[in-house]
Amino acid sequence: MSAKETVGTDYRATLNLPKTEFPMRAELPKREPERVRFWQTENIYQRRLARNASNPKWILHDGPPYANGEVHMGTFLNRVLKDVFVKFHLLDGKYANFVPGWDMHGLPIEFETLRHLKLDFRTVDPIELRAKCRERALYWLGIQRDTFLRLGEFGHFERPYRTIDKEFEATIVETLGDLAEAGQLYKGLRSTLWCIHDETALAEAEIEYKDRVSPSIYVRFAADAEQRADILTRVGAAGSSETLPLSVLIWTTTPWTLPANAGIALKPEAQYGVYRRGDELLVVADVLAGEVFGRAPGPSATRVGGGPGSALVGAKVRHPFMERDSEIVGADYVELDSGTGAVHTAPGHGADDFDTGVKFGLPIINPVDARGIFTNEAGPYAGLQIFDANERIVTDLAATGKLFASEEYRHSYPHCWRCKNPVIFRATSQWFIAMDVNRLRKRSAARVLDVRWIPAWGEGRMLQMIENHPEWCISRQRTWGTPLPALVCLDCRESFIDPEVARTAGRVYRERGAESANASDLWWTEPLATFVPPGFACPKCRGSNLEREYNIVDIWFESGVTHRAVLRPDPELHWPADLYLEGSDQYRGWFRSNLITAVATQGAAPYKTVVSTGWVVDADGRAMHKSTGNYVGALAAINKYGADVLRLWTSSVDFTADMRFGDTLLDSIGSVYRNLRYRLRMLLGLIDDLTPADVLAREDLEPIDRLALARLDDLARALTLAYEEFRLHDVYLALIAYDGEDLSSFYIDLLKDPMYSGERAGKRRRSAQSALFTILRSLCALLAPLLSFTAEEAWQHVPQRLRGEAASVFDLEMPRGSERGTHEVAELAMWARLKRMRGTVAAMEGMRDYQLQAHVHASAALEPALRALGDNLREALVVSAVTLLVDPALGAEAEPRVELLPAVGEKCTRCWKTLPLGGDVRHPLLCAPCATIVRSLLGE
RNA sequence: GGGCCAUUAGCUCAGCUGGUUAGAGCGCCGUGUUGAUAACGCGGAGGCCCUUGGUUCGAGUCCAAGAUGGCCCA
Repeated sequence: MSAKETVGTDYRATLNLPKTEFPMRAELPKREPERVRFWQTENIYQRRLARNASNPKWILHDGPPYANGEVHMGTFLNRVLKDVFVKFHLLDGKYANFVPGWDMHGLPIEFETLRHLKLDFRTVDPIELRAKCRERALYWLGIQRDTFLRLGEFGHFERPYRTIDKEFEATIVETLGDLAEAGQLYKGLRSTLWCIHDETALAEAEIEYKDRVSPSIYVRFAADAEQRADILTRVGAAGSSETLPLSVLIWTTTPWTLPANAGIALKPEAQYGVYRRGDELLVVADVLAGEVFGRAPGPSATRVGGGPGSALVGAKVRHPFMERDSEIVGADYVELDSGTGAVHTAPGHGADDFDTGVKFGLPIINPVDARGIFTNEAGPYAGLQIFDANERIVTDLAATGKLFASEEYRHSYPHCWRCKNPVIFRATSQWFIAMDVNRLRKRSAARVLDVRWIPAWGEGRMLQMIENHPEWCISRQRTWGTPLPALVCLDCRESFIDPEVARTAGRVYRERGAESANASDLWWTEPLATFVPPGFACPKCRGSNLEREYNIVDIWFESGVTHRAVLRPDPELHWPADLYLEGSDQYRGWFRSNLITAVATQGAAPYKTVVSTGWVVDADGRAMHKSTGNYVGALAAINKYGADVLRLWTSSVDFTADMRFGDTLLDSIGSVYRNLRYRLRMLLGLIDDLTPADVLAREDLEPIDRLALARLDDLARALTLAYEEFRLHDVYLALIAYDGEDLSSFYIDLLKDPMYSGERAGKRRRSAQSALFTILRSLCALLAPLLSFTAEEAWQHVPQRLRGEAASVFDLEMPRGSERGTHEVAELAMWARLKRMRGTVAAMEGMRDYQLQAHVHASAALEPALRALGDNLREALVVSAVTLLVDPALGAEAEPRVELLPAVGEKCTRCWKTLPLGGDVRHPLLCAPCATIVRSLLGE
């Protein structure tokens, strides 16, 4: 500044206006990657972690995302929330060690790999396929990791845990060994979707539904004399027409499943009738009787008795062609909009049928082999292919008089996605975790109560998931996964998991896993003797003819042991975890699987606190799907809005419920973001000329600045508590309120005059700057967990001399705020009072601020405190002069009355206050203080 | 079809154990500044608190049923 330039009436250059390089425009998508590089090259996370190493640990255990596909907004939300809480505890001094992980085995990847490489699973070598799947999963891991880093995540991305690692695979089989030893595993039947063409079990994802024409037949299941008497008694029709033959009429579209029939399911609360039609009695649901009888020509029917389905449960009839009975059972899923209301039940050939069969103790008959050929169990149809048998069975039923009606039926039927042939349900032998052995279910439920669930309803939901869940099937007939260490005896067909064999497999994977692409490839490639000690015999028949099974483990079991694979062996982590944080679908998934395996093997829950989140839905509240076109990818969103705006969005919503996401909404979050940014910019501009030597101790500050710091302490208390309790939305609300009401429209506003027009190196200005710098540094730390990029950017714009040792915003300490004693309460009350008093001035119409002077009438009790503020009282009201008066009529705590009057004097050209001018002949347009400052600057 | 969750201004959300004219931010409109200026201050408009029924002296808050949306199952 040249002194000459200020001569005249333009004193602007003599003011201390804000100055900073911190850009107004955020340009987040462009600038954020620079911050990511900074954090990475400077090892900011690892460095801060090392500094916290001797402090208490805080461990968030990462629920592994599935390494298949790009990152969607739901995952984005999850990653940001995890990151926010990790960073909060990191800044708060905790050893917040976060090891990210990935779930990398399983059908979807196998599926995608086969499709991607155009491989045929029947001809590809399993070891080769597994190597390809590994590559594919690693590819997706890379994509996801890059997105996670781009959104600002901190964590040990240099050593993530992966379910494909040899130690992880070892842990899986070792855990199975422990479960086997505890008697927690058994092999049982389960209904699976089966393709007889490909001879393989299929998952729901491998099914496509297509229309198919099937025979639709109504079949008589006739009662013998005794059964007939029983049924008639049950429906209150005993004694009537008892000489006529009686049949229960069933309807089916899969005649080939009739050889496996073991029961007939009725709806317990529906009404069923016994109808006389010609010379026979027929049992059907009342509401369907007319429709059913219309399908076969014949005389009209008369109802001779009836009752609810429940009355008939337990009755029996004869199978139409097999030498056995079929038992009547009750099932809620029976529908009364088609058929007869009496559902043919073959537990070996349907999921519902299977469950009902298990529930009522029906035999699970499975007379079909893997190729779809009837076995000897199918009696007369042995050797026939099942779909070919349909016609024979219908013909035979007609010939024996069992067929009531027959037609063709077009319906939606599951087909194999690969070979396009219709699939069947087939009971297959699978491995299960027994939930009721060793009271595992009850013990798991009990441990739910040890956990803190957020939101609180999570506890009830988790209890339900444990209590109502069926047995956990953990085997899959697949290639891409960890093989179950099960053996089968070739002599007696006994299948078993031996704890020692399982542990040996674990040891082999750990020690020699590096020999192949996947450690557990060794299960395929090694001789049996590697896993089975010499002299080992079948536990059932003592035979020594053993072979391996090649089922793999359900990936829910794999991710179900992450607590054991990741937390337990790592001395830098601890078990149980402090926190699990996932979407609410994980009550059924990962929360549950981890609880069960932890209770079974450790006797306790693997987590102290569980936070669940809702779902990201579109602007209209609808679920996002790629197929509906409202899907938003995380990377696309980041490139559009910037990670920090999206991070701010996660705090602007209630993450425990569903969260809407859309352009309009993000635009408004963008406005909030800009406000925060501009205020940081203002703070930076105001402290530009401050040096460490200028910084005053808190007790030496001007009164108003001490009050400002009391308010900051209060904010810090509120925010740190909210962060600790995962109330991120409360962080947002408190932050916005402080930023707007306290900082922008009050404190910064009132400081403009002392800051701009005051003596540059004077005590008043240095006092304000000292407070402003404390506020800025605290805000940077408080914002850093959430707005990591902006907080870092702002911190980097703090003059180097003030940053000291803190090269990164993540080197700062989280301000906790002092204890709230009487003194602090009084300070906060004064701060709030001054804000209200300022409000009455600001709301003044016509004349404003420096055109005014104020007469403050205060109670005798309050007057001394206001007087102690000195000129700060005038500053706080933003007026040109204040006269403080005692009003004896006011009660002690009464609000001071602010009387506004026109200020005396003229507008000072430099500071704009209304004051007497002309005291200095060389500067006639300046007030006295301004004249002094200007003369000093000009060296006059 | 079942279990759980949500439903308060245009949008995102506060409203604790039921108690006077239901609040904030963003947006909108008006206005003041032009020394935070693609900013900042001040003011204003805007709500059958999803619907119906119930409990109560009194319900956005409690109970029941329903609607819409979501998650998990069937």
